[in-house]
Amino acid sequence: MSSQLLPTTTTPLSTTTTPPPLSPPHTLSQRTHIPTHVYTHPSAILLELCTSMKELHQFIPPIIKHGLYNEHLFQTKLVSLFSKFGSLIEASRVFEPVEHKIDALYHTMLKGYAQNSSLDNAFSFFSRMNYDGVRPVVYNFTYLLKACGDNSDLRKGKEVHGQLIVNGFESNLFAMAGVVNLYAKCRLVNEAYKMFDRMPERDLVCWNTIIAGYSQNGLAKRTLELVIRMQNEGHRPDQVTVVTVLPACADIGSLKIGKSIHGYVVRSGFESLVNVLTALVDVYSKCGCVGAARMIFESMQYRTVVSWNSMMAGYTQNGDSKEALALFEQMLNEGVELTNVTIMEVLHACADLGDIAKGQFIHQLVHQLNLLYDVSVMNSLISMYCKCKRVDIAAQIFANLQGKTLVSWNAMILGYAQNGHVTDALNHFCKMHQKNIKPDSFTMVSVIPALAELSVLRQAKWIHGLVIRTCLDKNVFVMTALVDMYAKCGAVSTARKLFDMMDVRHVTTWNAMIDGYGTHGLGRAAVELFSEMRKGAIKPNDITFLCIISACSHSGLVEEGQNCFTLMKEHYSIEPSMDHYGTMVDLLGRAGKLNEAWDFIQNMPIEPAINVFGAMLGACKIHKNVDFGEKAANKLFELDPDEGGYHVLLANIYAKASMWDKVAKVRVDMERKGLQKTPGCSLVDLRNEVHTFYSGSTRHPQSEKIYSYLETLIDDIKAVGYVPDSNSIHDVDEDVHEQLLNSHSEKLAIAFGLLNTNPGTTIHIRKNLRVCGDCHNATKYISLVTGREIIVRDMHRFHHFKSGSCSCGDYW
DNA sequence: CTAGGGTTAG
Repeated sequence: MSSQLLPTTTTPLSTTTTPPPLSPPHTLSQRTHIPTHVYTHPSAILLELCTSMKELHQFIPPIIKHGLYNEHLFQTKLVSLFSKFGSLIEASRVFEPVEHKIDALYHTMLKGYAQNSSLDNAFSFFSRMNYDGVRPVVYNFTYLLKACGDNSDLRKGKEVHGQLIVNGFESNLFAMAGVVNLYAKCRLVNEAYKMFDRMPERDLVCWNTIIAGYSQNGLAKRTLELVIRMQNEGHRPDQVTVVTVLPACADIGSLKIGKSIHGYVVRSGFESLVNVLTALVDVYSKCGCVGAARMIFESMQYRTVVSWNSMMAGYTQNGDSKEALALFEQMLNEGVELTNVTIMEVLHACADLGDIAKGQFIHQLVHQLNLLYDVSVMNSLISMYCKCKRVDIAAQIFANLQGKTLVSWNAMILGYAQNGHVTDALNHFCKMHQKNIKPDSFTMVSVIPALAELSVLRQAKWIHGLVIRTCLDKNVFVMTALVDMYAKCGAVSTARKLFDMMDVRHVTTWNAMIDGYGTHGLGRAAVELFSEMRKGAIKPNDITFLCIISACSHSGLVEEGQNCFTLMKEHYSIEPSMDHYGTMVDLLGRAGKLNEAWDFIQNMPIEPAINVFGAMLGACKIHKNVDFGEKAANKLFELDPDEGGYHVLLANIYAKASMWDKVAKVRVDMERKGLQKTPGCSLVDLRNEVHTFYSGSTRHPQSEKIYSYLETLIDDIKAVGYVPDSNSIHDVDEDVHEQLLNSHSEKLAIAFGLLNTNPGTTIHIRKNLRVCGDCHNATKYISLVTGREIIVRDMHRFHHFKSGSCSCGDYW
């Protein structure tokens, strides 16, 4: 087949594709180095044009035929080409048999090892060179340094650094630029700077190297400072500088700097360079201007896969994952060669949209593209499955994953935590701990909310200790999570202490603290903190208003709550969301202003949703209002026919009004629809163990003891005035074996807690539903007769029972 | 052989 004039293979001899404008014509400068006597030989020209392994193999027979195979320059060229195409085996097959190896042959072979093999191979070849008496030249060191940098191998890198000093290259510009780069790539940017600083002369490339070091290590401000210094010292930033600085600018999200660099790009005539434009797409996206990013993207004459990836990332980062997927489709249609980053981006978009079907399609693509061993891609798959609520599949991938990284563990922990598998999240965290993998801020921010959910103060303190030991106690995200956790564990004053200690606070930090006060019924404190916040630099957001209005609601501060609602709309121009409306109805309704609440609903500018009527129904239960209760309930049955809870609420309202026929009707209705009430359950933490109690259950080992103690306890509180609430219907769907009031889960949990702790100890209870009226009343008396403080966290808020009264002021 | 710097990501 070699007699063909034109090969039928897909890799033609001539390169007909137009190279992208950025790629400089390297080949030209390479040719100038070829000695003329070789260059004039036809085989040499062919070798120069060789673009693939296949072509190379075709050219070898004529070279051998012409007896050129034994010429040093041909041997060297062959070694170079075999290395370039990735076959070190063939390169060394040429190299080894050569009897009198010239230095250049060694140098070329070393370059091959450094660029296409393991570091170990490169180093052992370098030792052999020494052994064979070949004097090293500067670029031996630069190649080795580059390889060490790429592998972040500081130990070997330092060795090379030492050797180049021994060989007298320590003031060589190229060698030292390589050293600077090495330290920067090994994340020792300060060390890199020291080397840079010591250099007697520094050219543009050296500046670019150190600037890249800062940029790639996330030190955006330093990066920008250095660019200014470099200009002051008379260096004009080139396209490499621009492409290096733009990510730093993206990191700090500075549109202003981004735009000024864009201006520089235009003035300098860089505006047709793919890399520069791609970096601009990234900057504009990260500064929230996807539109501008897209315009640049559209204007690009050539795009690399990185351009596409950046544009996709731009959309996902700006919350438009649909558009990201559309771009991906376009990539497939246009036959763009996908990379691992493409896949990661697309998975991110699928995760955002909860589109598991698309996600699974991408999973197949991962197989086809042979990316199963790319840990980053696999991490993205784990995250995607978790976001699509398939933690089981994610766990499977995690279990089979080779070379798990911290990110893999984090993705899994977050996945468990966000899907309500709190215990799994914690177990996973402990496993990671046992394997001596050091957690980072992401790990903590995933685990801490899981502990907040568990609401066990002992574990809260444990993780707090761990945060300190891992030096993460200056991280805003972690600290904010801790503030929230302490509040959710009932330790609101500890939360405040941490809050006060923080140097930097985000809006979420303030929100967590305000919400903490709110759920503890400390509305006044919430209002005070909110006004303090308004004096500072951090602007309240929509969530802040949700927290503050709800705090007012829990404390009966109707007027304050209404003022906040007005303030939000008028002063902060925040459009109220459905949640805000719901909270407002709660505020009015809880306070007994049922007519106002109903009017408020009627005047809403948007169609009220479930949460709004839910708040109304809850208020009707508190204030025993059948009329509004029925109205709200009917709306709810329309909007959410499958939720049993609303039926129960309505039944309770009827029961309070002794409308037993209606109660029965609701019960029949529920049975017909097959609806069930969530079983009540309370948790107590005792000596490293969490004890769970279900209403009426006798499964606990201490069950007998608990029930008999509860009996005497009930007698004791009756003696001081407790009257059981015979009207309080707790479970409508219960059959004839109606449980007694005093077998409610919270009473069991309290009795257990009292029995197993020393006098004076505060008891923490966590309940999945709201506390029922009778239990609330009984707990007040229990706190009185036992002299204990009892803190109950229910679905919505905290109740601190002490000396016969509750922090909620019977208002919940 | 003829050296050193650059864009996307969980």
